Parts: sequence; structure tokens; C-alpha cells
Amino acid sequence: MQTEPTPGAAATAIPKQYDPAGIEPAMFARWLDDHAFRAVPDARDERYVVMMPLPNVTGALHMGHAMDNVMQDLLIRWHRMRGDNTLWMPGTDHAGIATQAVVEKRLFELEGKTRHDVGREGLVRRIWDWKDQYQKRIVAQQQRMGCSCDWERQRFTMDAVCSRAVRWTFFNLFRDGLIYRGNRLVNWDAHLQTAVSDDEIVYESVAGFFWHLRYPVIDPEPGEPTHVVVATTRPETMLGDTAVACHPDPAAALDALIAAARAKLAAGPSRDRAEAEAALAELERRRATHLPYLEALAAMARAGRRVRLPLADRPIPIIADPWAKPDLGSGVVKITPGHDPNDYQVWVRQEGRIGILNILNPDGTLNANAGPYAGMDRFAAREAVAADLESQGLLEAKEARETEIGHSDRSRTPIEPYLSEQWFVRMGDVPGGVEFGRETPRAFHGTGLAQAAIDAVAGAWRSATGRKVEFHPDHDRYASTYLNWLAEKRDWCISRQLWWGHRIPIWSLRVDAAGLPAAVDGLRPWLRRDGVCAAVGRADGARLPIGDDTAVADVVRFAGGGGVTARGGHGPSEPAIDLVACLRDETVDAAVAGGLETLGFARDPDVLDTWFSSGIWPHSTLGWPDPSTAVVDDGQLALGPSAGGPAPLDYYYPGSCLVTGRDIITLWVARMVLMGLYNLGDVPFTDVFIHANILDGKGERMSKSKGNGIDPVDIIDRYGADAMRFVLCEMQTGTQDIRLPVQAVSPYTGQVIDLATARHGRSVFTYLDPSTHQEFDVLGTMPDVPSARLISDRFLVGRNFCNKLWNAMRFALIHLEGQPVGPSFHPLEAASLAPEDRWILSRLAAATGEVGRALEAYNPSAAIGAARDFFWNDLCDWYLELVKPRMDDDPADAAVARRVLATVLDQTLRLLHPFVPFITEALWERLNAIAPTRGIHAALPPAGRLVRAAWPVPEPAWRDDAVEAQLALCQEVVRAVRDVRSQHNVPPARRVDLAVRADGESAGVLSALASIVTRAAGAGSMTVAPDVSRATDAAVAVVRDVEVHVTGVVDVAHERARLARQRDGLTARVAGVRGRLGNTAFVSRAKPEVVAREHAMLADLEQQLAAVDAALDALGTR
RNA sequence: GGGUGCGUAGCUCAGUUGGUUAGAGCGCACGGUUCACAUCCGUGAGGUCAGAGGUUCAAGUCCUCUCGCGCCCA
Repeated sequence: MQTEPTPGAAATAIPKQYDPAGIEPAMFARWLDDHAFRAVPDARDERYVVMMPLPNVTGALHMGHAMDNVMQDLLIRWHRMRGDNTLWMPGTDHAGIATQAVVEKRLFELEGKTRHDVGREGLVRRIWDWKDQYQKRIVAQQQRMGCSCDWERQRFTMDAVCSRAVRWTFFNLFRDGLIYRGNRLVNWDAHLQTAVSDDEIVYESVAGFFWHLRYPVIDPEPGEPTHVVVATTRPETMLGDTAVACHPDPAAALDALIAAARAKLAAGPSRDRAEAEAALAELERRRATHLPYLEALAAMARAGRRVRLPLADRPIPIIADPWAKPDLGSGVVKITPGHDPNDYQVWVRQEGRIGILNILNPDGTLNANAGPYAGMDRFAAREAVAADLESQGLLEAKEARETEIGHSDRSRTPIEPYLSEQWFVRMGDVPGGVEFGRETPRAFHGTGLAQAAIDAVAGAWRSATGRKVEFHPDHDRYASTYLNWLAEKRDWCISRQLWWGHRIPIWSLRVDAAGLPAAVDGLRPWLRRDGVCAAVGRADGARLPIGDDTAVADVVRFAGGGGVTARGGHGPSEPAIDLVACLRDETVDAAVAGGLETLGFARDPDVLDTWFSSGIWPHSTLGWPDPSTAVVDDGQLALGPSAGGPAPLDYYYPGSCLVTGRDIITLWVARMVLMGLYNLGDVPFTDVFIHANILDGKGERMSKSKGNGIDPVDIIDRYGADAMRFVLCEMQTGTQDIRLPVQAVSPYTGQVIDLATARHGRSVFTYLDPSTHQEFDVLGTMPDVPSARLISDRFLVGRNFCNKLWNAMRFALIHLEGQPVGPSFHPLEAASLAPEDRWILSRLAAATGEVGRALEAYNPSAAIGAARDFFWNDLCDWYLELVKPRMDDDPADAAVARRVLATVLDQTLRLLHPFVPFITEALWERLNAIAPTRGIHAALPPAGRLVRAAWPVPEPAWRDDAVEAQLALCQEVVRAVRDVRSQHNVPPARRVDLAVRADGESAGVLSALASIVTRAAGAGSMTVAPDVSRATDAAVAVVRDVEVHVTGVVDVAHERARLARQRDGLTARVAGVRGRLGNTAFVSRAKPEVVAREHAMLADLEQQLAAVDAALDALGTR
């Protein structure tokens, strides 16, 4: 049945409470249906591109990810409204080692199997299943947050598009000589049996021992020491020693140390004096006692003398190297190049004068080089070696010592420095330089990969398109992190001994010198094909590219050079010539790999470091190297050029802004910059927005595995997505980190329990409900203990804000509905606007400017703060209250108020949309339905959906400083009256009468705006006059140059106390100002305007003080 | 050890080139439901700006040192 609509019916049908759950999912679905987030290249020149820092598929997102995503969505929605062609690219990262470790762990827990039981294919299949599951969960989480990514362009680092880009990048780097296989010390995780990067190591203090070992000198001459003593925390490594070292010039080294100690003593603070003196004394004592011995050793080193390595029974040389510190221990160090990074550097410095030996198997047991200890675990060998040395009288001492040991972040296993073959990307400068952006219009020549990434941030370099990279909100600070790391130009180890990831596209064959010619001849035909390149690699890392026309003789000559050194993991004398072929993509694999394998070539079993694929994310996702042939999944947008337009890669690269935490500036940001420069000749983005990390209430980093990770979906379920976003934006102030106290929802009572103070249960991951004393778990992994959701009541603020917004609009809609709306827009005469109308428009214009400026400055907190303050403090607290009576009075005036109200709300919703998109879009629909045309002097641009509505620009015509000043005086008077009412316990409903003593401008303002004051102050009447008779029953408040007498309310005692308090404050301030003005230094040296301001203030304050004194006198009991 | 940042109200945080009485939200106290909103409104209390010294007419702000906390790198 159809009923006639009654005015206000639809609006009042709006519920009094905002219900996010009833709005958000439907709204998101509508956005998707409208393709509101779809990014398609068009004629617009202004574009804004954000590449999502791809979350790992290892697990679900927590609040830290939510912050990252909300910051991106904020920027993206803002730019979309500004009219930019906007792309936010979503996706996920396969996260090689992390994901494989999680799945392997689960495989073992649930099925008791290892990866070797299920095999490479079986394990990889299980990881894909895991990835599918978590990718779905992550996307669902992001969509619940309102992330306006172009979901039709979603990528995964191991999908076909990204995988092809990885292959091409590797191929090009290999072809350009920037990838090599090296014999290097790596950080070996013996549990996971893979190399891990420096960044995947955590250092922990461990109680251990410092063993002092005696090595006999071979045939000591008279006067020479018969033994040298070396110290180590890992005695088993002595089996790999290839030298002992002493300092080449101990006297000079000690003198330098003594001089430094003296300088420190002279300059240092007195507090450290005792310590510094002791250090100096020790050095001097040591110089006196040890120097002859150290000099003797240095002489023996020069003479080529040797010691006998015990247990292994090998002679090893005494060498002179500055790594040996004459001030420490015996002054002699053992050199184990294969198992210690510092010793490795010694080996490099000594250039073949000493050997290098690997004594470990990949699983952490000792290998054949360890002789009788072969097959023992390294920890067992440690004890055995120490015991055997002791029995031979070669263990001089064993002292307890705490040492910092690097542990694998993934398996918590102590890291072993391990000599093994790994693939590296050359970061430093290379002879002949590097071609960047080859075959692109942006191509340029650079000296090396790291240098190019340095130049992109520091100095005057600009890309061909005029771009460079800048950090926000504190460029200098984050740029120095970035530059310091890159400046080391350390080669990047890209191979990982894993099964999950991009398999290295290298086929190699190891041959001896005799087999080399035949192998080269066999390889030659394949080198004529496109997408195949090859090289011969020598054990020392040197490399000769070979083509189908390379002469065998040249290869043989090259292979014979360079000397022969040991290859890690193999014996010292194995042949060390590698033929390596790199294939560019799967098509080439199909044509060539079989042939190579017939020749005996085998594909490298390793996969690439995850950062290799995430480093090219900004362009791999767009279909590089060839968008038109990129194969996307079902439901995804094609990457080739659309009809007549450019390909997304050409249109959206280079992008705009990267949003991330500061912890991966080096790991990821730097690599994206250099990979983008290398492949495309331009930076991937111009801005890097570094946002704060989220900590829990105790200041610890939020993480799922610590049991303090809040799932954003739990917050959204409880408070709403907009509430969460509002608070996250508000927290993002630009300081370092943000504490977010975490609470658990008790599974027993539903009560909220603060985890910072709750008592633990059986483990650190369980707590006790304080009311029932029952135990609950916060990880969700204990089968017998109920788990609790983690939340934070900090988000209440956001929920309250949304409810306030909802109700403000409800109020407006009730009063707007049913009112005639003309079919077209009519400008509103300025003269018809009431003072409060002009005031709110002026405040709106100011707030609009502030929000924009704060966003430009990457200050979301200031932006949302400006919007909030305008909405709540100006619009709700004052304007809405002031227009209420107008709605029922003069129809013409009511129409004006409605027009202003609709306009202000229109602008407010636009301003708030990037922060709180769901509720604003929902209210926008209702506003459009009831007041379709809005504006004052000119019509505001209409929009069906707020998500694509025009971003507000401050309207200069609305600014009105005069009316703002007038309202500010009224507000002060009102607050003074309210204070009086509150102090005197005047019931809110009781009208009071006001007599205001004022003259001049203030009198004019208050007379003109009397209705505003009386309404807001709850006054029955108000008179304004230059003189007001004082009455003992009147309370008096002094505001600037006016006195407000509130008649008939006085409680004499309260009033006297109130005035006395005010008098004390004024007296103190007057004294302060007088003191300043009495100081001749201030008057003569401070800026004149500062002095003038003080004079004016003194006059003001004295006048107010006089008024307060008079009021006290009037009470008769001063 | 090197670098870098932080310490401001009970809590979480602002505070611009040094310049009035250092601010906000939450929490707290008091008062209030009449028709947008008690997820609300009004009023108020609460700070030795970590500590010490210095520069300056003037320091939360600049400099030095000390204490405590964090992160990055070794």
C-alpha cells in the first residue's frame, strides 16, 4: 500500500544510533559494483599511484598492517576526490622463508612429517594451499577496513605476471654481469638449512665459555716462545684454522692506543675518570710486560715460522695482520676464514697466502675436513675438542663468558658463518658502469646499482622525468638511514636454500679442465637462441661471458687463470670451473632446458630471496616487461593498452607514494628504487611516507606471535571500520611509535580485561579472568583453554565520533526533509545570511584549508583533528544549537538556515570521507535524496557517490574574520555565564537575567548578537549598557573589557571564592607583566612588537583586575 | 660500540621561526535527558614539560652532560 509521505518521516526513520555492521558491508559491495576503485588510464595528466607494501601470506594482518593500509587508503581516497587518476595496487607476498617455515612446522605438528617426507612438489603444493587460505583472509580483512584498492589488479609475487618479471630481471642482471656466484661466508641456519640475510638475524646474550688454546710452535729457536695461546668461544672451529695472527707492529699499535686513552682522560668528564685511568694504566703495564713477546711473534711471522695445529696435526703459518689486537688476550688470534666473518676478511687481505677450509655440513655436523670429529654435531664436537685438548695439556684456561650470539629469526637456531656458494647481485660500482632503463626513453648510464639508488635520494640527480625520492614527514632522518645502508654497497645475497619461491633460472655444469672444450662445444648451439645467455665462472668469482662465437681456447685460457682456491662444501682440491646458462622465461625453458640437461647441466635447486621479487613490485605488477602478453588471472583486468590509450605500465609508472614503516627502508625501499631504476630507468615513487609503528600498552611491538596482536576485524566487529580508521588517523602524529593498550574480551564474562595489568596463567600467552580466576589464551593455539579476542577501548572515541556524525546528519535531515527544493540552484543573497551563518561558513573555509594543508604535510592526526574540531566544536556545539529556533520561525530565514546547513554538511562529509568512508558515503546518499542541490553563492558540484565527489577547496568569499571575532566574544560571555551558573548551582532550566556592562565595539557586538548570547547562556533577558548598577545578589564575570552581571543567583560565599580565585590569577599575571616591563634589559632588547604587546596586556589585565575588585567590594565583605 | 629517536596531566598524545596563563581526547569530580545524539550536553580539578648546567631580556622549544626507554647498524 502506497502512503503519502509525511514531512520528516523518512529522516526520523533513521535510527538514533549508528550501526556500522548494517551499513559497511553493503556499502563496500556497492563501491565494487560501481567499479569505484577501478583504475584505467585516461587523458588525465594528474595521477596518483600507491603500491601496497605487500603483506606476507604467512599469517593474518594485525593492527600494524591496519595502520599501514588505512594511511594508504586515506591518501588514495583524498587524491581520488581531488580528481587524480588514482591507482592503489593490492597484492600479497609469498615471503619465502617465513611461509615455508610455518607450513613445515605445521606439517610436523599435525602429521609428524618433514619436508623430505613429502618432497619438493608435495611441500610446495601444501604451501600454495596455505597461501590461498591466507590470501583470502588478508583480502577480506583489507576490504572490511574499506581499502579502496583496485581489486581487479590484485597480484601475488608468484603469479604468472610477477614471476615472468622476476625471470627477466634476473636474466638481464646476469647478462649485464651484475649477478655472480660466489664462494662466500653466509649466515647459515643449520636447522632450516638455508642461508639467511643479515636482517633475519637477532642477537641474544648467551652464557658460554672462552677457551684459551695452546698451539705448539714448530721447532722454536732459542728465545722464541714454544707455544702461542689463542682464545675462542667456539673451540671446534679450530679444526678449520688456517693460520694464527699477530699484529705486524705491536709497539706502534699500543702507542696509538695509549695516546688515545690519554686524550680521553684529558677530555672526559670526571665521573669516568677512575675507569679511564685504569684503562690507561693497564695499557702501559701491558706495553711494559708484553711488548717483547709481541715483537718476537711479529718477527716470527715475518720469518715465515709456523705452528702445529693440534688434533688436526697440520702446520699453519703465523701471519701478521692488524686484526690481531695487541691489547687483548695473548695478542694472538686464530684465523678460521671458513667460519668467522672477521677471519674471512683476513683471508681476503692475505690474498692466497693462507688457506680457507670448511668443516661443516649443511645440517651443522662436521664434515670430512674435521678428521676424527666428522659426523659429530658442532655442539658435541665443541665439548670433544675441548676435552681432547685438555687431555693433551693444550687447554690453558676456560672462563665463563656471556656472548652475543646471532640467532636465526625464523628457527631461533644459532647462526653459523658458513662458506658456501651463493648467488649475489653486485651492488657496488662496476667497470664500464651499468645501463639503467635499457631500451626505454629514460635510459641513463650509472656507475653501479647502489650508487644509482643513492643518487635518487641525495644530491642533484634527477631522472629523465625530473624525479627523485623524498621521505616524509622527516626527510633528513629517514634519508640518512637509507643512505648509510646503501653506502656500504654490500653485495646482495639472493639465493635461498628453500623450495618455496622463484627458482633460480640457472643451469650449470661443473667440469674439470679436460672436459671444458667438449662442454663449451655442446653448449654453443643453444646460445644462438634468444633468451639464453651463458658464462664460465671461476672459483675466485671471475666470470667470462660466452656466446656461440666464443673460442674454446679463450675459455680454456680464462679457466686456467686466477689460481685455484677451495670451493665451499667441497674438498680443497676439486676442479672449479662452472659453465652456467641463464634462461629468460618458461618458453625458453621448454625449448632449451631439456637439451642442456642432456649435456649434463642441472638446474640450480635454490630459490630467490623474497625481496628480489618484492623489489620489482612497482613495475612487475603492471605487466613489465611486456604488458600486452601478460597473463592475468580470471576476473582481473588485462594489462595491455586499452583502446587507444596507453598501457597501465606506461601510464602508472613511475608511481607516487610508498607508505610503510621505517624498519624496511633499507630492506625494501632501497631495493625497489634500484630495481626500478635498473629495469625502467626511473624511480618507482617520489614520496615515501614513513608512519609510526603500533606498540601495545607495555611499549612492545605488536605481533601475532607475541600474543599482543589485535586482529583489525575484531575491532571492526566491535566498533566499526570507520571508528577504527578515525582513531588510527588520530594516532598518526609523526612521532616515532604509538602505544595502544590492549585488552582481552573475557570468554567467560565478556568483560574487558587490560592485559598490561592482568595476571598470567600457566604461560605468558594465558591470563586469568580477574572476576572468575579462570584462564584464557590470547594466541588461540591452546586446545584446552578458551581463547579471548583482543581489542582496545581506545577505539571508543572513533565509535562516538561516528555516532555524533550520524546524529548531526539525522538532525539536519529531519529539518530539511519535506522542504521545497527548487529544481535548480539559486544563489543566496549575502545580506540574507544571519551572523551565525556567516560564522559557520567562515569556520568551514578555515577548516577546509587546515585539513588540506595537514594532508599535504603527511600529518593525518592534524588533518582529522581540524575536521573533528570544526564538526564537533563549531558545527554541533554552536551552529546547530543556534539554528534550532530558526527552523520554526520566519520561513524565509528558516530557508536560509537550511541552505547553509545543507551546504556545510555537504562540505563536512567530503572533508571526512577519506578518513571515515563508510558512514560519510551512507549519509551522502541520504543528503542527496533530501537536499539534492546545495551551495551558497554557487552550486556545489553534485556527485552520485561521495567516493568520487570533488574534494572541497577553501572558499575565500566565506572567510569573515570580523564575524569570527564577534562570535568569539559571544562565546566567551556565554562560557562565563555558564561558569557562574555551574558555580552557583543554578538549575539548567532556570532562566537568568543578564546585565552587561560594555561600551564601544564590544557593546555594539553584544547588542547585535544578543539573541545568540541569551539562547546559548540560557538567559531570559540581556541588557547592554555602559554602566550597570552593582547588586549584591548579582554574580559578576569579567570577560575582556566587559562585565557580565548575572542577577539573582548569588550564593555570597561561592561568589566570593570564585572572584577571589579570578583575582589571584589576575594579580599573578599582572605581577609577571609588570616585572617584565620593569626589566630594562627586556624593554631595550626584546622586539618592539613584543614590548608593545606586553604594555597592551598590562592595561587589559589591570582593567579586569579593577572590575573584579569592584565586584568583590560590591559583595561588601572584601 | 656507532647512528637515530623518545621522556609534557592518571592514560594516549599535540605543542610551528624561543615570546601571554603549556593544549586535546580519554579517565576523574560536580550538575544535567525537552524533540539530532547519555555512544550526549554543561562546568571544573589535574602538569617542577625526566634531571642538572648553560646560552638568552625571555627556554617545553636552542646547546652540553646525566638518568630512563625504543629502534637501526656493528
